[in-house]
Order: sequence, then C-alpha cells, then structure tokens
Amino acid sequence: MSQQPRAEETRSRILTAAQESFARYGYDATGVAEICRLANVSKGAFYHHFPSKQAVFLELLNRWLAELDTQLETVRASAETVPEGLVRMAGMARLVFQAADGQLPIFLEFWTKAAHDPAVWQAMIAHYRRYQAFFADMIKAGIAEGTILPIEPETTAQVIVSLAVGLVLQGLLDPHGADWGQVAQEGIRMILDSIGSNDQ
Amino acid sequence: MSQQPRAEETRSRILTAAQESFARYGYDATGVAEICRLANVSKGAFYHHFPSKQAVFLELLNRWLAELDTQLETVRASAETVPEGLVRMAGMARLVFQAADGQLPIFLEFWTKAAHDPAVWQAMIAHYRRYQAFFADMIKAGIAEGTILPIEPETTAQVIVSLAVGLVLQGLLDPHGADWGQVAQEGIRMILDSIGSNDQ
DNA sequence: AGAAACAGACCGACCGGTCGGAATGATAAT
DNA sequence: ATTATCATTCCGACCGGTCGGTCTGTTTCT
Repeated sequence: MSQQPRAEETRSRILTAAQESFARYGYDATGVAEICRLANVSKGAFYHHFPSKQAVFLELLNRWLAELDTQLETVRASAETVPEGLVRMAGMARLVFQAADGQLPIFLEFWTKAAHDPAVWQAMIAHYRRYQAFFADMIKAGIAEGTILPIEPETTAQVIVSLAVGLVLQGLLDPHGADWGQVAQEGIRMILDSIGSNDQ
Repeated sequence: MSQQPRAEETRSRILTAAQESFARYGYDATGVAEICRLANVSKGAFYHHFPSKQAVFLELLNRWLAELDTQLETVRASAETVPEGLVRMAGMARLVFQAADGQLPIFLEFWTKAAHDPAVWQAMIAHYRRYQAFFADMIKAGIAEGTILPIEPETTAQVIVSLAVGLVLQGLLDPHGADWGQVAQEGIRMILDSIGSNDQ
C-alpha cells in the first residue's frame, strides 16, 4: 500500500490528527480540512491514503478496539484467580481515566455513530460480543476453579460490561465529579461480594 | 407565548418530529427542513417558535430529564423499604427498553452533545448530579431504616447510576442481544446482596 | 521513465437561518 | 352585522457559508 517510507508517516499523522479532533470536537464538527491542517498535510495527501473521512474513523475504531482486546487479555493471563483478575481490571480503569484524558470522548463518538451507521455498527458489535464472551468465560473459569458461585455467567458478564460502559460515560461527562477509578473498584467488589464463593 | 390555540399544536408537532428524527438519524444528520417536512410545517413557522435548532434539542432534553425525575420520585414514594424501591426501579427498566423503542437513541445524542456543547452540558450535569444525590439519599435512608449496611452512600450511588447508564447504552447497541430488563434486575440484586443487611 | 506521493484550487450539494409578505383570527369601532 | 385594525402565526424563496470529495497538475522516490 505504501511503498515510500514517508508515506506511512503521513498516514500516521493523519490518523493522530483525526483522533484528536474527533475527540475534541466530535466527528461531524471535524472537517477534513481541519484534520489536514493539524496533520500538516494537503487534502490530496489525505484522499490519497484514505477513501473517505469515514474510513479514517473506522480505522481508529478498529485500532481502539484491538488495543482494548490485548489489554484485557494481558490482565487475564497475568492473574492467578478470576476474582483477582477482575479486581485488577477495575484497577486498570484508573489508568484509563487519567492516561486517556483526551481520548475518552472518541469512545462516545464510536457509540453514537454505531447507533446510526451500519458499517460502524458491525465493526462495533463484533468486538462487543467478544467482550461479553470474554467476561462470561472468565466467570465460567471462576466457577470451575471454585472461586465463584455457580451462577449464570452470561448475565453476570452483562452486568460487568454495563458497569464498565456506564463508568466510562460518567467519567466523560463529569471527570472531576468522583474518583471513578475507585467507583470501579467498589462496583467490582460488590459484584464479587455477591457471586464469589467463601472458600478461597 | 402562544396566544392562539393552533400555535401550541404546531409547536408540539415540531417537537415530536424533531424527537423522532433526532432519534432515528442523529442531531447533525437531521436538517431543519426535514423536521419541518415531518411536522407539516414551514421553516418560517419553525423559526417563529424556536430561535434555533439547538433550542429544540435543549427543550427535548429538559422534557426527557424532567419525566425521568418524576418517574423515579414516584417509585421511591410508592416503596415500603429502600431495597424494595431499588428492585422496583430495576423492574421499570423493562418498560423503558420496550416502550421507548425508538426513543432511546436520543439519549445518546444528549450525552454526545453534552460532551462538546457547554449549554447542553450544563443542562445535563444539573439533572445528573441530582440523580447521584437521589440515589445517595436512598442509600442513606436505607441505612437509617436498617435495611442497608453502613457503607459510603455516594460511591454506591455512583455504582448504581453507572449500571443504569451502561444498561441503556448496551440496550441501544444490541437490543436483542440480551434481556436487558433481567440484567438490570440481576445487577441490582447483586448490589443489594452486597450492601443489604440480613435483618429485614 | 514511471509510479507513488503530495499539493491545493475547485465544485456541487447542502444546511441553518433570514426575510418580506400573506393568511388567520381576535377585537373593536361603525 | 359588517368592516377596519392589528398582532400573531405561518409561508417558502433565498442567502452566505461550509463541507466532503474531485481533479489537474507537480514533486519525490525507485
């Protein structure tokens, strides 16, 4: 696709600029011209690398989801027991809220677009269902290892994902309204309190 | 404001049309002309009743939040104990998900706009903080009546609101992916399982 | 040379909002 | 009862500006 080395760098600058602008102003409020200005790139270069503004958006979405994938998988692999893994993921939330300072709003853009745009929806739903399955698998593993009571894994997974999604949305709207990292910890603690077995 | 009876009806038709179109296509993708077409109203009439497209949006937001207010208050008043009230609210979710079929997407529009538009943000945050306080008060009442353990009411309230927000967002993205009403029930059940006292 | 990468003027569509005036209907003077 | 008056309500052509995307080159590398 890119045969000259500097092409890849241009491509990357476009993606970075788009991500920042989408996060700050929203997808619709961000013009292609504005992305080009931030990236120090001409419109010709933009449309040389991407067929449309939406294509940039979709690539950002896929990168975002892919990274979330690997992060979750890494934590799961590094935890001894399932409850410990869940608690550690909640702890990860703290990092997400501070590190991804200006990055979080784009999550909202993804979700909004998914609600109206079939192409975005398909990209989103595919990953999303995997998250449900990911947590359901964790619960099952917890039941198998005896650290979690034999409840319905799917429903519990949906509760956990709901909690996570809601936390992100609230952290977005009211970043300083609470210590969202701590709320995440507490939420997971409550859930584990309810579904965890005593003999661990 | 409206001195002739038919004016009020026109105003109402505009609001209804805008709500449907915002929900279906999103705020930005909805043109004023489209709203007028749906409402069988001219552009002149539109701008006679509203100063801008955003004003319509804000009025819809305030109506939406006000109704949520009264609904929550009604349930709280009708419940004997705090845990019972919370469970009943979770049960309400079922109605929300089916009745507000096409209405839910507008919730996402509200949130997205709040993230970028100061005017929308202020309207949103005011109500939103009241919800946090509302649930925190419920928890406090529960502690006072002895049905809930003496934990931090604010954090618990934030967990509950997170769960609620996350449920709505997931119901939006994947309406048939789960029985979201039941997930709501189960989520609340877990939380109560963790924070409820045994002597009730 | 020749393909890939880039530049930026340009285009047509669209959109929020304006404006001058036409219908409507209540009120009051005749 | 009829007409004159007048604010309210509504109409829709129109405007200024923006935006995504195209196109015709020019530059940069192999």
